[in-house]
This record gives sequence, C-alpha cells and structure tokens, in this order.
Amino acid sequence: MFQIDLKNRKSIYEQIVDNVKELIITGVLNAEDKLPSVRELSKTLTVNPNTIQKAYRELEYQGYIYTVSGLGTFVAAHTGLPIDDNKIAQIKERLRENTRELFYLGCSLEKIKSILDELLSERSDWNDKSK
Amino acid sequence: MFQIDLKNRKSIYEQIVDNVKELIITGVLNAEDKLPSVRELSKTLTVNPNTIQKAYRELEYQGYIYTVSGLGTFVAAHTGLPIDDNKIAQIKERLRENTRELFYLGCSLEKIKSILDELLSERSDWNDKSK
DNA sequence: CCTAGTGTACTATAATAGATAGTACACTGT
DNA sequence: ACAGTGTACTATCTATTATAGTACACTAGG
Repeated sequence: MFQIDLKNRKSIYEQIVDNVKELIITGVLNAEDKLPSVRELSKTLTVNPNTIQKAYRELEYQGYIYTVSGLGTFVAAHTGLPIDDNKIAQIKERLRENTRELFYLGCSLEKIKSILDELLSERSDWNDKSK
Repeated sequence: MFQIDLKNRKSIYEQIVDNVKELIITGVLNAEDKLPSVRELSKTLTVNPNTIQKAYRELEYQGYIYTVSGLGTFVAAHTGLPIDDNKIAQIKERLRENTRELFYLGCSLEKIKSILDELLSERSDWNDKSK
C-alpha cells in the first residue's frame, strides 16, 4: 500500500493521512472500497494501532472515509456533496504561493505557463480515460 | 510586519519562517534589506529570542537570508544563482497535488483552467509593474 | 449462542519537539 | 568604552507524538 518514512519530519499519522488521501484522490482507491482494518494496517506498517486510529479519525473528519462499527472503514463517496468553496479557496491560495515561489526562483513566465498547462492536460487525460 | 497566531497548529518558528519567506517572495522585502534583530523581533512578537533565532537559522539554511555577525540579518540576493531544478520539481509536485485535489472536489476542467489562468496573469501583472 | 473480526474508548508511560528563561561570549560600528 | 548585533549553551516546562495494554460494543458467520 505505502511505506512510512521514519526520517520524515512529518509525524507517522500525518503520513498515513496524506498517503491514504493521495490514494483516494488519484483513484487507486474508489468509493466503497474497504480500507485495511486498524489492527491489520498496524501490523503491515509496524506502528501502533492507536496511531492508525488517529489517522482514520482525521480522514473521517475531513470526509474522505467513513466507518461502520463492527464492519470496517470504507472510502466515502463524495459525489452529490455541495462544492466546498471554502476548501477550494484554500487550495487556490496554496497554488498562488507555489506559483509565486516558482517566479522567485527564476522561472520565466513561459516556463510557469508550460508547467501549469502540463498539469491541466494531466487532468484532461484522466477525464478522458474515466469516460 | 506580521502577527503570530497561537491557535494555529503550525509552530511559532514555522509561522515566522513562512511569513518572512512570503514577504521576500512578494517583494515587500528586497535584497539587502535588513531584518529586525533577533531581540527586537522577539519583543514585537512577544516570543522568545531563541525561537526567532531558530526561524532565522532555517531561513538562512533555505537561502532566503544571510547574517553577518555583529551587524545583523539581511535578505539574500538570489539572482545569478543556478536555477534549482530539484526545488522546482518539488514545487511542481505540490502544484500537481493541489490540482488533483481541486478535481476531486468537483471542480470542472474549465474552473481549474480559469484558476490557473488567473494565477498566471497575476504573475504577468507583477512582471509589468516591476519594469 | 459462540466466536472472530471490527471500531472505539480509556489509562499509563516514554520519547520527542517546541517554547521559554537566563547567561555568556565574540563581533561590529560609533 | 559602549551599545547593538549574532551565537552558543544549559536548564526547565509543556504539548505532541507514539507506544503498550486493556476493555467493551458491534457485526457477520457458523
């Protein structure tokens, strides 16, 4: 599934949150897919069950997964949810920061434009494939 | 200059690093500008001098500022430095993550495109002004 | 009903990071 | 000499992180 990097400055549960979120966003995990149980994932990653639980709780709070007591943890469906303008604004701000930094590092406008175009075409490709 | 948000989950020294970096990237602080001294900034922000020192050390490590013992801390000039392709690749990856997330949150391709175009035009405007 | 597997809650402990407090020293320019 | 600068160091406190262990309620399948 993924690995934990102990040298990473990010804490273990944060790495789990980010990795699972990544798998969901990229479509490796789809809605209603079952995630490994707390105990199982704690064995494969050799971390404490409580740490997994903390990560799953955070993911549930952010709306990426849901749990059914006694059954397990599953990827949440997000279709039909009202578009979260607040969250989108936050991401936009992060994008702005990153483009600013590219500019500061000496990237020309053309270079930045080509990078953004490439990212957009990646989304287009994905859109075509899923049809 | 800026404020520290104690409620923020980010640590104080990280907030200082991010804020100063922001001021440099956006051009509020220019090369060779003098930053507040460790003791001065610790007073205005009412945080410990050691915390300021930690932030400045990190900023120096990242190449944004430099210090002259006995004189003070200054914004580093970055022109003439070889373009750091590694750093650019990292930022590109962050941009990719963010666009993926926008897509996952239900943004249409047109919406994403308009956001990226807007960010690019902000860079163009800035470029024009500085001429 | 029993059992295995699931999420959940709780206490306790240890380790680490973050922040503060205080002191001291070397350097710079006036 | 002096004031202002960065720097280094120890010590202490707190919050976060991670681990360990236990316990309980729920679900599905014999």
